[in-house]
Amino acid sequence: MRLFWANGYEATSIDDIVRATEVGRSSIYSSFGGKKALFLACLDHYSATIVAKALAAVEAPGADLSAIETFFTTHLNHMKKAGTKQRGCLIVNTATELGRSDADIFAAVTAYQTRLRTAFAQALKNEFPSFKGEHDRLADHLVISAYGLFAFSKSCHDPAILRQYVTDILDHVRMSCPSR
Amino acid sequence: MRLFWANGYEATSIDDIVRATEVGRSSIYSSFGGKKALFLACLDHYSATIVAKALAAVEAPGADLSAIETFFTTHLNHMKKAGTKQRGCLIVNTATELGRSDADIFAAVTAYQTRLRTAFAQALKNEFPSFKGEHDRLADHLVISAYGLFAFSKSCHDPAILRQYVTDILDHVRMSCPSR
DNA sequence: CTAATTATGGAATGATCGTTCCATTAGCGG
DNA sequence: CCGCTAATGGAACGATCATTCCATAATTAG
Repeated sequence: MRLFWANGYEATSIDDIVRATEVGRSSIYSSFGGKKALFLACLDHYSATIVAKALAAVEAPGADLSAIETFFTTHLNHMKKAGTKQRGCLIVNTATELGRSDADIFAAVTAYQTRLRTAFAQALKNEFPSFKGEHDRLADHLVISAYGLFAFSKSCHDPAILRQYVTDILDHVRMSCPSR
Repeated sequence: MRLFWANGYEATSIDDIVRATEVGRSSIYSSFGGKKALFLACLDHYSATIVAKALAAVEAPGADLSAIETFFTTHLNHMKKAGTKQRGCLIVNTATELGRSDADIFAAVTAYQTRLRTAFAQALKNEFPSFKGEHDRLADHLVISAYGLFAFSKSCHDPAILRQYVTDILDHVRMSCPSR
């Protein structure tokens, strides 16, 4: 998964994976069937581990705006730890690299988008119960902002700029709330 | 250029280009030297044509916030015309696909980032002369937002969501201005 | 018109791609 | 200990990758 995450789908070969994992080609093909199936399994595993951890607070019952902040700052911390070798987000990388060129992969990307938007929208409903009808719009805004943060961080890992951007996003959400 | 734009660097082969352009392999190699050099030439050409056109209003003397709005809506119109075959932005695609893996390509991506930020910052200075010291911060915000819009549009081309996002961004900029 | 130079089409090259195949090994119930 | 099934390492496959080479065509100079 790390190889796909760091280098993308096309640039990662089965040989690379064999060399990196100490597991034979035969085992990979008998277990997964092929490169695309292996990649889809990596997307699933990424969603079940990395995304699940980053979204844990947002998907918890009663999550509020601070949970959304945690989602963004979680990735800021990952980026700070990664230094100059930024991987961004596997699914955002996949979305930009492959787009709609493969139906199965596109479905996985769409599922991620939906998961993000749904979680954000629920947290916004908890935080701003009276802000009727605008939760979905703001959730979409947050999803696209997350895409921007992940895409941008692959070519610029200045922590100050990224942190400022997260602060701005959250300010924007609070400003969009009618209670202030 | 269109092939790199639509399919990315790794997924585009010289044979693809030969087939699509009706020009021989020999001519490509004698004119450019190799795939990477050709790709760098495409990035330059993209910057000189597509980016120049999209940024024309922003880079014009006396550009204001409406010029920035034109930049975003220009790409919204391109996306609407492209239908289901979204290419996004060649340079944002390159940034997410290749990151820092190649120094020359990374330099071209960085140059694009700087061009965007500089143009945005100047337009913000024209629009909000009294908004001292915050132009650069807001310009960075706009750059990352543009990345988000381009990256997201490769997997979702719902015009309503994208247009709403652009509206939100511009509202956020106006809200960040101290004069209101 | 001819000779020298340049541009180009297309075959050939070695490397690497994803995938398959098979001989061998390991695990295990009897 | 034996026979069977499942797992695996590694060679081999055709396809395709970027690149090079060369013979020919086009262009230009004298």
